[in-house]
Amino acid sequence: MDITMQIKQELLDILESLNINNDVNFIVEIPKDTSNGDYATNIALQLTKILKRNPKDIATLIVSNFNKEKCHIKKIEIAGPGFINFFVSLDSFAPLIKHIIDQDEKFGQSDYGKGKSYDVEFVSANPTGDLHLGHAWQAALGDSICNLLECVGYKVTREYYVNDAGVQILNLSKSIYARYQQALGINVTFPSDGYHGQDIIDFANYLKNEYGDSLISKPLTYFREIGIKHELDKIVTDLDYFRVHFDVFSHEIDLYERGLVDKIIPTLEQKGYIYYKDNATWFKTTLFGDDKDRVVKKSDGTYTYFLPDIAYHQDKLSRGYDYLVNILGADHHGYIHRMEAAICALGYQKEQIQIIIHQMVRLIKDGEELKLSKRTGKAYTLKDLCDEIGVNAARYQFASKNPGSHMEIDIDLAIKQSNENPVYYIQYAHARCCSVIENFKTLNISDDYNGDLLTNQKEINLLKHLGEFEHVILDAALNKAPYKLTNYLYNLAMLFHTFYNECKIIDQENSKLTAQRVVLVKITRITIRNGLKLIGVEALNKM
RNA sequence: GCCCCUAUAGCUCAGUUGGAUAGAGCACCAAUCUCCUAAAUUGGUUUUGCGCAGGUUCAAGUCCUGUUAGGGGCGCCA
Repeated sequence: MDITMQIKQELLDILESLNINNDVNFIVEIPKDTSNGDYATNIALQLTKILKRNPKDIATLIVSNFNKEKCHIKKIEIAGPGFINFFVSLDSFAPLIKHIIDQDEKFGQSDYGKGKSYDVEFVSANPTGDLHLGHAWQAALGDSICNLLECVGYKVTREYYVNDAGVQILNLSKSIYARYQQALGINVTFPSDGYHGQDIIDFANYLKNEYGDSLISKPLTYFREIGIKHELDKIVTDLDYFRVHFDVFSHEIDLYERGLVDKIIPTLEQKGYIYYKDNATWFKTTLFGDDKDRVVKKSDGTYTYFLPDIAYHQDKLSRGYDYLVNILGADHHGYIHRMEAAICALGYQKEQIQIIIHQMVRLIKDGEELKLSKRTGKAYTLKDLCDEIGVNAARYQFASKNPGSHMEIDIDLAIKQSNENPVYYIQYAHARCCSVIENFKTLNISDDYNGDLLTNQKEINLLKHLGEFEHVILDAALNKAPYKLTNYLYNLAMLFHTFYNECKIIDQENSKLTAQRVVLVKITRITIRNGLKLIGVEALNKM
């Protein structure tokens, strides 16, 4: 059904029939310059090493064996150092058109993953304040990656890890208790490492209004519990607004309560990966590629944070997932080898965990950088960003960037340019499609799926690009790179706008052509809609 | 001192995993609605643009070595 794949398969068949080792890495691509064909392959160049022959001779041999009719190819040329260029015949797009119409909402999906399972952990912000822009990036990136993985046939669990056993939560509890006392008019000094945000004060006032002074003798653990719930509820609300939803919330405290944390050291010791030095307990992570061994139990008898993290990952793997993905900020990159070592030490494969690191977000407002401190209570939050530029633009912004690159957001520019944001460009293409389809309905012409009248170069360019959608989805999913999809969608929108301006789609004088062009609009609409859904952006019918 | 990431046009970024003359958008200048949505399109300029120096090969922005600059990380903190 897909021309690229058909050509590739035909080439592989030829290699087999010629008894040539088919373990060769070649590509079939759409050349930038259409004079180099609709499709092209470098197979002859790649074979020069294996066959030790002139690439042009190899190309000639392959072309003479190529079944043109089978692949809807009109003409084949050998060009440059040995590229083989294919020119398609006019009927070649009929199978693609039919395929997209039939698949409709399922267009883009595949069973590549064969039901293997992923657990993707992301955001996992401590419940001690609002989500900042780093979390926004993780949320948009993580959710889009999950959508993509599901789309190509994996089972995906979206997981949020709540660090609710550490010092920071203790500080939160103390802060709430102190604010509560202050709200009741009791003069207490605020803890020096407490959280100063207005939100805590508001929450304390709420407690006063709701419960009076009846909570004053409650233990600190009570304030911890209600504090976590309060903070987590806010985070969930913000994420909901951002269209990100989690299947599982795992609590660090649960790991302790289930005894999983205490089991780790004995388990590792049994395998011989533990030693004692300077009154502390060490884990030999260097055996698995880490640059130094790590302490898991401090000389004062308490655990380091690393230990519950090991327990957490073991718990995830024991739930039966084939692969784990963690999405973390660049300040956690030192964590990668450590965690891989832990996974290996527990008997799992290194390949089963992938840690995706995204770089820092620099926020510019009024010409100067805003620091992302949660403690000051003045940080720019995910919610602030959504309020200013909208959820669609925000989701697109984060999904469209390569996580390996640093991101700079100039808020003033983002607001000012919001009308020129790429996301509107894509949404506008979709809205135009809808509008044309609505107008077409009044004409009483039936659809024509043959596509043989779509001979304008703009139409062919659009069709070729539509044929790439499934590859792009798979590529984006396997590379965990949603930005590849946003780039594709942007190009798709551009090809559509160009086509729209050049070709009069609804032409009462020519109903045959109209019937085919409207189908082209329909399959474009399906593709944009399906693509935007994967990155959590609305496809609007009207703008 | 060691480790990770980044470096492509004035700015923001692509570059199909080593392929043909390295591309978009923004910005600047002009043109296009009595016609399906002008949040669009078509030209033009910025244009001696792959940080620098070597190497690998038919072919390097892409791979290797060295080097420079920016960001991040190197605790018995989380």
